[in-house]
Amino acid sequence: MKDMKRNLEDITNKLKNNNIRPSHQRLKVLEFLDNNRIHPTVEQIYHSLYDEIPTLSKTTIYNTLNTLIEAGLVRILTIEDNEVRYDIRTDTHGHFKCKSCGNIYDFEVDMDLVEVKGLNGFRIYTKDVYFSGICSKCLEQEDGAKIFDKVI
Amino acid sequence: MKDMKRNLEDITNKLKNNNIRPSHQRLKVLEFLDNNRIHPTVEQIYHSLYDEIPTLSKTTIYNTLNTLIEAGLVRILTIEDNEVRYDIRTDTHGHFKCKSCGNIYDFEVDMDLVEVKGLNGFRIYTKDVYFSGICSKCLEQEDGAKIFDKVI
DNA sequence: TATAATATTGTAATGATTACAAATTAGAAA
DNA sequence: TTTCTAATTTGTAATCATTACAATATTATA
Repeated sequence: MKDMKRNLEDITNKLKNNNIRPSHQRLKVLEFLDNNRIHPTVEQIYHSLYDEIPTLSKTTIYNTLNTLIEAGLVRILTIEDNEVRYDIRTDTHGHFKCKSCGNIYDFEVDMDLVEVKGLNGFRIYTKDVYFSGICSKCLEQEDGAKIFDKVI
Repeated sequence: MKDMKRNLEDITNKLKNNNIRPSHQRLKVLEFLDNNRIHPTVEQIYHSLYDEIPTLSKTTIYNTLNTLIEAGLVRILTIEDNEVRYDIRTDTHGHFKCKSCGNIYDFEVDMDLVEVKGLNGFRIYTKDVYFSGICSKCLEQEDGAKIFDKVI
């Protein structure tokens, strides 16, 4: 209970520190992203908050996310066309998408160590890494492995 | 002149080898991708070929690209939402998008050497790397550099 | 050349995102 | 607390990219 309250306080401060008014909707969106590290789509966020906030509009989700992105509190993930996702982690890390279950996993990668040819004289601001394949959970489902060898 | 013909022949064979009928439209799309390594959008391809093929339909561009992707002759790039691009290079390489001129550059990166934490037991099929920043050409335009430091 | 299978085209449908104006809410000042 | 102003939320309409679909055209081949 105490943790819950502190969490809400943290989220409120996070917004205030970035000159974003901590409205009910914004707090709920940011709280959802913080508690559900699933790189959700707009649809998922909207659906999940709709019960709590019956007047919620999808436009508000879009507005809120764009505000959060502008402030650098959220990153947009466009790992595949036709699905845009949002990530509350803004530190450098990679994303793995499982072709089977569709889940997106975070992984650690130190891109500073990677050697790159062809960008001499370029100024690099962001580095994104995106892998795809089959996650360990899906592979563990025995006959799953046999299927996946062919499907992809 | 000889080169042009050989090129067309190569492209035709490329399609035939993949059981894709070398129709006029498909040849022109593939030829355009081969001669213009700019990771074009559907709009760019359509616009560029429209003069040559006045009856061209945008649906054909989409159909053709999807066929080529399915055959593995073309890769789709979704480095940013709101713009999908297509790449004739299918070998592993990185992409750099310049925030200033919008151009996309290829670069060489050996992802096999990169250390990754958090994907134990995962089967990895594809690895994509996407950087963004300011390209050397834009940086060379002297006062440009000063502006870019702030803008991003 | 005739035939059957495949490709192209134009239009309509879909779906995600944004524009916009009206209604609501939040925060500061009295 | 009450009032006032600015910011936010909401619903609807508009926009844009992409796909569905059916009619037409083209290709490969006998």
